[in-house]
Amino acid sequence: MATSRKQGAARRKHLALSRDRIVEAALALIADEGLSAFSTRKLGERLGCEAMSIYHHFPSKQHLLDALVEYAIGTVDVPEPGPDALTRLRRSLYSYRAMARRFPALFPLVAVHRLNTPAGVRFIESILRLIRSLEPDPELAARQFRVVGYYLIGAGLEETAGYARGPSAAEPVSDEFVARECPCLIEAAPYFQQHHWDATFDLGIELLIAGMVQSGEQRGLGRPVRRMRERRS
Amino acid sequence: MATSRKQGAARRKHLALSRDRIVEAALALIADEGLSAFSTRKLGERLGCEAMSIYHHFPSKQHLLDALVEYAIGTVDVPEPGPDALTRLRRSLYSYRAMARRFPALFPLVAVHRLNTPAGVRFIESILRLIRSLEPDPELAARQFRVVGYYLIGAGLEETAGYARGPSAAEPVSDEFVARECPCLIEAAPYFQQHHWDATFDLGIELLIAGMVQSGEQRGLGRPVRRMRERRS
DNA sequence: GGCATGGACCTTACAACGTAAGATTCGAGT
DNA sequence: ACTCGAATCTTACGTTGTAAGGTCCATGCC
Repeated sequence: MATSRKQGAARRKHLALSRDRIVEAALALIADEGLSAFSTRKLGERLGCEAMSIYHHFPSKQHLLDALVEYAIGTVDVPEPGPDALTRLRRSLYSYRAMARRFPALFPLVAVHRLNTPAGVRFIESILRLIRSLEPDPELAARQFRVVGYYLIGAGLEETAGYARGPSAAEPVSDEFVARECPCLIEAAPYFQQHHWDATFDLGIELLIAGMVQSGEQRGLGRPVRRMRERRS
Repeated sequence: MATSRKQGAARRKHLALSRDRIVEAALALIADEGLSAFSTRKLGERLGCEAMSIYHHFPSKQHLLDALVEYAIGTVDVPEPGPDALTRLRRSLYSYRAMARRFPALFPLVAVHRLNTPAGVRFIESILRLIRSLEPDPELAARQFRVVGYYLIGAGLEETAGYARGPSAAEPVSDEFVARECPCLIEAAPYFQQHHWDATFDLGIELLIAGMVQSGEQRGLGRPVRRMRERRS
């Protein structure tokens, strides 16, 4: 019976283990202590079980990490195809970035992970479909997709693990050296602060999207443009 | 005397240890077996010494990894300021990518590493100077720099550790599912192959550079341009 | 009822890791 | 001859992923 089973499990420690509960705890552990501090033993501690018990639900740590990446990717909004593809595309790219910021400690793993999982291919396919509806040439569309992907991955990484967060050099250059030799860096540094990240990300997105729209127009597929209000094809 | 010292060291094993020799061997080990297989013991084996001997030259593994990153960054060409900043900029960006491809197994580390080291700030300063010479507004120039950086990091990561190289999902989706549900992915897949990477990287660089040039022209700082004639807002 | 079954969890053990602490070796300076 | 200090080695500890096997207990069958 369900209740007695649950009681039995509860008597042991807290709740019964399950893939969902493990994933949840793993995400929390990584968020709290970082990817490098993530270990099966610490996870077991958090779950009130022994490390090896996790292996009953996931055949290896790698499988568990895969599940975490899959979960994170699954939180990215997948746009339906439809009118105003440009707006949908923009929203999707922002949604991906929002995922990176939702899982900052996990994102470095997401960034280098092949997305050949259900949520992964769903996401890829939907973005490709949007780009393809804006760019009829399959080759160019594929390239544009990858270029946008490069940008998303780089932006996500820099915002989550890069500047001011990644491993600093053990012996960094002195501030005086920078002040003396790097006027451009000094001048630019204020704009590298976190409250400028939104505007910076937006600039890149708009550069890329403008370029994509334009390459269509060049082939006479669009009309003179005031803002972005139209779709094509 | 130098010779007798060298002899003494040579008698012990091969050559004397030194920071340079350790860095060289570490790069080779990482190139051969990957970042995850890199350990002080394996490195010692390669150097003909015990693992702990390395710690006399580098206070920790992290310091050694920093030195590797610094070395890699140091192989990126640093452009002089001068005329034809656009060409110089383009060349520098390609030089960064070439570094990523020269150290594919190391690059994931480079990507998330703060560049507050001598070679790092030198590289940053030189790129900033080029962009700044093209874009007089310091805020916009700083943003453009970061956007270009995002792209470089993402492109480098995808080409070295991403698609077809990073950790594949332990339980990938089936080919039939992709074939059935992902027509756009099927259509685009051929262009994701390695021999398309050059053209893809180039597309992204040109999109970004075109956008940067354009924003200057908008303020009447450039001349009419053959491509990229349109602007918005 | 008793009893076998199998899922869920635990215990133990091992090899590999980074590195702290201390011992050792050996050329160089006095 | 003696000391000294840099370079290297030895040993040891705590942590990691996980293989192998044991234990507990709800369930299904007799």
